[in-house]
Amino acid sequence: MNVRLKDIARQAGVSEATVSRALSPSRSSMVRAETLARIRRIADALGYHHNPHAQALAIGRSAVVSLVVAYTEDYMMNVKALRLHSALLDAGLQAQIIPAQSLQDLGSAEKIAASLLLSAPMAVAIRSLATNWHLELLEDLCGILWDRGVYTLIADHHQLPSDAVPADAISTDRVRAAEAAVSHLLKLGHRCIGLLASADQTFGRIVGYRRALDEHGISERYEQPIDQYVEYAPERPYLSQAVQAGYLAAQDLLRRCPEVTALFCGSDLVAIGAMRGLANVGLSVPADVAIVGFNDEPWCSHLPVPLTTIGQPVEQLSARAAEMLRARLAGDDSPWRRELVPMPLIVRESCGQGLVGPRRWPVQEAVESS
Amino acid sequence: MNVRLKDIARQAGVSEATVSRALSPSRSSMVRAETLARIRRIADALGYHHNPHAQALAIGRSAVVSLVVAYTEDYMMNVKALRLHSALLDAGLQAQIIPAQSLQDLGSAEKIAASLLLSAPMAVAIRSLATNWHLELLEDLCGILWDRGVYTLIADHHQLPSDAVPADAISTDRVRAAEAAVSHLLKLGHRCIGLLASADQTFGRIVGYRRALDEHGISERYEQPIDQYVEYAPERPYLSQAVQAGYLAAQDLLRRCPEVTALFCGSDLVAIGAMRGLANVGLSVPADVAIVGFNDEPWCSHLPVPLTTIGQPVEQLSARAAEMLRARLAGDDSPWRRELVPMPLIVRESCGQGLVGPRRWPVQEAVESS
DNA sequence: CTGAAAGCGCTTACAG
DNA sequence: CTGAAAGCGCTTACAG
Repeated sequence: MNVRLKDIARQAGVSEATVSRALSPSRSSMVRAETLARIRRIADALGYHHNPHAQALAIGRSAVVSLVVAYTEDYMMNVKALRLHSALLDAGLQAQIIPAQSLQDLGSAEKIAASLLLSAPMAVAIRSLATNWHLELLEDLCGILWDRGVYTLIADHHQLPSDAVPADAISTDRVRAAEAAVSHLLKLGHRCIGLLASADQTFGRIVGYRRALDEHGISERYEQPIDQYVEYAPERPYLSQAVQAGYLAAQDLLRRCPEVTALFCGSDLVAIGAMRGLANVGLSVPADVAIVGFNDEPWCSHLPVPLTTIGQPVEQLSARAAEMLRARLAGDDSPWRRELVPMPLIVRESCGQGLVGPRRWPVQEAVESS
Repeated sequence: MNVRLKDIARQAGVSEATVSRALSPSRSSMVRAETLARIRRIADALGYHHNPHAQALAIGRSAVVSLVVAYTEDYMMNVKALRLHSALLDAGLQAQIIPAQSLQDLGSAEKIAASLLLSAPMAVAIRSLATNWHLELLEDLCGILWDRGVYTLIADHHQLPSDAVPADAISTDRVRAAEAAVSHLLKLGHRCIGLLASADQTFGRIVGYRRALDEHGISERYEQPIDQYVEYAPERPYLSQAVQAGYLAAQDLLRRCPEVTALFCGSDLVAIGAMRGLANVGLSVPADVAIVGFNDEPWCSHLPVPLTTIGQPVEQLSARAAEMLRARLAGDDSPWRRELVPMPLIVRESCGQGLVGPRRWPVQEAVESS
């Protein structure tokens, strides 16, 4: 059997209560220095470990933060989840990961909460759930958890929850980022700017895109939803789907609207697909068409034409999220926070030096290819 | 406060013990049907949930399986981890993920065990830890956990533990796979076969490579360790590193040994890098050089020259691992298992129809490029 | 600064 | 089939 407080108490000739105090970081100051040292020495010698269940039962909560993450096979999603986990560790919190997938099928917020509470977390951090987790479900979940005494943080969801929801929330500023991307193209002289975005990117990409056009007094829009080209079947990786979607969507759009001279793509994968698609109809980047991506995946700067894109401030978001969590657990009871982290526009070469005139080459017939 | 057994007992007019039995899947048969129904109805009405800490304290262990996974940003690693998690759920087990990274820094097996036991898992499944977790560390860990009453399963580690280690283990048969890949090339007539592998792939790739050559009575070897080109700095993704490594290694090897007509690559990423590298010195695939990859990543079949490679039997391995775990928890006390899952050779076009003669083109000077 | 005692919510022989 | 009671290992007012 494992060593218990009682065993240490007996050897040290003190009560269990004293040992409990001595071995608790926050209450060890109540114990006389000499006694403290003796107890610690004996605990070490015996190889003592707290029994987390007994501790949690007595205190009323466990010491662990559950990190609910949407683990798709998508590169960016994975990186973000890993970074947030690291940040929690850095903040001195013990964290375990619950893949959202395992909760998704449960359906109701009530059932999801029940499942989460099975591991009796001290707090729950939710990292950008799959897009089919609607905001209302998430909001309900926060309410239920809060009622059961568990604090929730929503990190990097595509929408911030309403102010009334009892949870902190932090996300990247997708709208501003999209606005900056399109503004960048407008400043380079482009007037007919295509948008290749999927439905789950609606909130950020499309709103920002429209906002930038509105600001510049441009009304015509060239939006190409790529959903029709994408199947998010779980056994197929997001990667190849997105590339293929961009490949087809870019060609469709340029064929339909040959006046388009620039593309803002919902992701870098879509962007490289679009580049291939453009090449397939005889258009080159950036001479004929300028391209902006989204995410700044690591290979973006290594492309034949390095990609101008929007960066993901993963470190900042993770660090801030962890700090909010830590503060709440330490007793911070200020009003619920709603924070947005700016996303940088990273200018490389895929937008060239600016639009210098009408496109030199007409859109060719697509070559047979995949 | 939450609903407790006591609350239900009072409303139902029975003792806590009866409620406890009624609400336990395995002991509910001890309760009279009528009483059972009444208790269940009341529990539902009150929204009762077991307190996992109290339960775990009373029973002596919790109901959750900790899944320790090496979460690198590598695609294959991520996929494998996700699949194993799903398989555990499918086997009716509640599983939480502990990123190995959070344990890695602890150093000693004793400390890692202590940290793992903090969440007092019912069992621990370890999925191919990072390569710097030496087998001995892993073996020690299993021993400590076992002594503390926790069963361990080692899934997909590159080496199986020794028979004495108190744990089950299942891995893919990397050695056989490498042997099959090289045999395939030998059968196609190749005699000078290069190997591009990194140190952490040593166990499988190199052993299998040598074994195939030995079987065919060929002694000369062309091994190119790619480690020198790869830096596994945690903030850089494995992806771009591996491609670049293959790019450089292939050129180096062909320059040094121009008689080489085939390459067996440690991963598909290395393989596509190698393809680019070969193109850079004027060699084409498969006409001049045949290539075999490893992993069968989803884009392999979409390359200009679809890649012949080794497939990862992720589903089989995950399902079998989950089944072993489930059986052990159900009381299976047969001898510790050591299982290997075969990996399929997937023949596409990167090895052509066979070697038809000496290479048509000499190796050119490398073009300036990256 | 320390101890005796009650309590956290559940399970499980034991006795009926 | 059911209940009274002890116990899992820890914490925390309360009293000294």
